[in-house]
Amino acid sequence: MAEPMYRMIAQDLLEKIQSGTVRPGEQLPTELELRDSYSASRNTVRDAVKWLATRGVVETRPGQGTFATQRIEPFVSTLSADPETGLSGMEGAGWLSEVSGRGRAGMASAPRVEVRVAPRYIAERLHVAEGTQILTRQQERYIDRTAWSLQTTAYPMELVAQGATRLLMAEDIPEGTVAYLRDTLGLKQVGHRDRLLVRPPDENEVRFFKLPDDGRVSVVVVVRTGYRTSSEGLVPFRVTFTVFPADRNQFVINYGCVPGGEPPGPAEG
Amino acid sequence: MAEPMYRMIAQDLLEKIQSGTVRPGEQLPTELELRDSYSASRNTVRDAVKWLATRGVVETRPGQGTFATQRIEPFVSTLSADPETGLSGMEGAGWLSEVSGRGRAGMASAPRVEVRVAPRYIAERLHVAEGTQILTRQQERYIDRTAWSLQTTAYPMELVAQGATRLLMAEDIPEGTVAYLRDTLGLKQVGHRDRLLVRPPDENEVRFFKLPDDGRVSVVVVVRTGYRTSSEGLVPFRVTFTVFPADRNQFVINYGCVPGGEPPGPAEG
DNA sequence: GCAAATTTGTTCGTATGTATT
DNA sequence: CAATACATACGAACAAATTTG
Repeated sequence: MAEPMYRMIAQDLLEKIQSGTVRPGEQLPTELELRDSYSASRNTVRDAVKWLATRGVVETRPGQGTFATQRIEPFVSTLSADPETGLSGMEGAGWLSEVSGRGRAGMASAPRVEVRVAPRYIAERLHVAEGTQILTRQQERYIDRTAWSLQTTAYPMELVAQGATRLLMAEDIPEGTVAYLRDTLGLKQVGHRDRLLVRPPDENEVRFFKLPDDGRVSVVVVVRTGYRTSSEGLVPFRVTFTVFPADRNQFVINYGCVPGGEPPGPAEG
Repeated sequence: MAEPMYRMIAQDLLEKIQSGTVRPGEQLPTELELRDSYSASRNTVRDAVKWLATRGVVETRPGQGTFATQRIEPFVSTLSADPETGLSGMEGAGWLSEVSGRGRAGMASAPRVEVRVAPRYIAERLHVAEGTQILTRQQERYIDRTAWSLQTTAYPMELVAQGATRLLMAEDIPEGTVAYLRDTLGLKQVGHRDRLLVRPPDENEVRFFKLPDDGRVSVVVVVRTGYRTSSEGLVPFRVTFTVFPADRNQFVINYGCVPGGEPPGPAEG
């Protein structure tokens, strides 16, 4: 008896789920039934169920029961620019076309526009003083009616003063803000940098994405900084934070010549 | 009493940790001490500690006690190629130079070379029949003596027959295999695709990276597929799976002209 | 090297609260 | 309102891992 009883019960239930004896979404026996069938105390079967819940194998609903979790069909976003349109899967129209191109229904909220002073983590990336006025545009995106990503882009208010007034409008800029700023101000983005990191979700993200309230499901944050040339060399002029729940998102980056079409399915190794 | 007692205890301990009253790595009071100071039963303080442990705030060590967790200093890997060397932060010498360039000590094991039949997920990506002979090279990488990533690259055995015999040697190819295959076989990689996904670690990964045995810390898998041209168009000729623990790794991708030097610090938004 | 003390881990039993049907 | 199912809380005992003397 190297393994404690609650682990053996958990293992047995896990096998029933992985083998398909209990299908995704299906209800497991109640705690009292499990107590009888495994001849253990209710607390012990609860330990087993909690072990599985922590690992995302089952979820418990008070008053209802314990259920095998459903896997969400992941969506693959292309971070590199489409060679045809020059848009990546993160910008307005590029995102929508990528979603519908995969036969899924995309929906983006109207941007929530705010003017505020730059917090430290934005000021650092825009190379402005902490407390400088900035403009943020926040958009919620849904795929197949499920919350999928949360995007916030920050610009220096300077750009609005220079004439990029559409940034202030709470409406989409379908051609993408990079193209808009180029056409309006002659501001050319000569390059950009993406930074990816994985962290536990904060409270807002748990609520918006309906994530389990333990930190089990992480979010991927893509920080995209756009650069232009100036007398001081390359300087940032916009930064975008996009938050993706890690359980329903994958990313693709293409370099040079690669075949088009569907990227391959999920990876094991 | 909206909040259950174990949550209030957990909240109180969390604040002590976040405010620095209990420093990272420091030991918390024992369960019996907590039971007395909160006037609760030992099982209830255990529920509180477990709630914190699930979220990675504390870790418990049998026979020792409960400790506030230490954050690992993340390492940032550049996925895009260095404009100077043409190497990315994932290939042999490119990786080492990126690590030492940040003032950290990198160490890579000698590759473990294996010849085997292609499992499905590799066969799919190399566009060969399941069961075809392939060559895999697996390397373990350490930073500051901590296990940092696990990389496996698969090639069709065909390449060895054509003369790329150094692939069979259990030793590094410092110039990178892409350059080696080009110089030896004239095989030119015209592009590649990276696919990133986040998933819970498997048993091997938990052991190698010393991750907590619940699925709390995920791993990031970077699947890199290299393409060459042939009479049938673009075809894959190598695929690399690199596994990174998400708690100690970040990624950067540069497009076009971007400033060099240190990328900015960790993100909040 | 061993024994004792300390600390967390497992398991039982029981009672009551809260959410859902 | 009643029945059902999970959630919280208490108490108790023994097991297993680690450190200390």
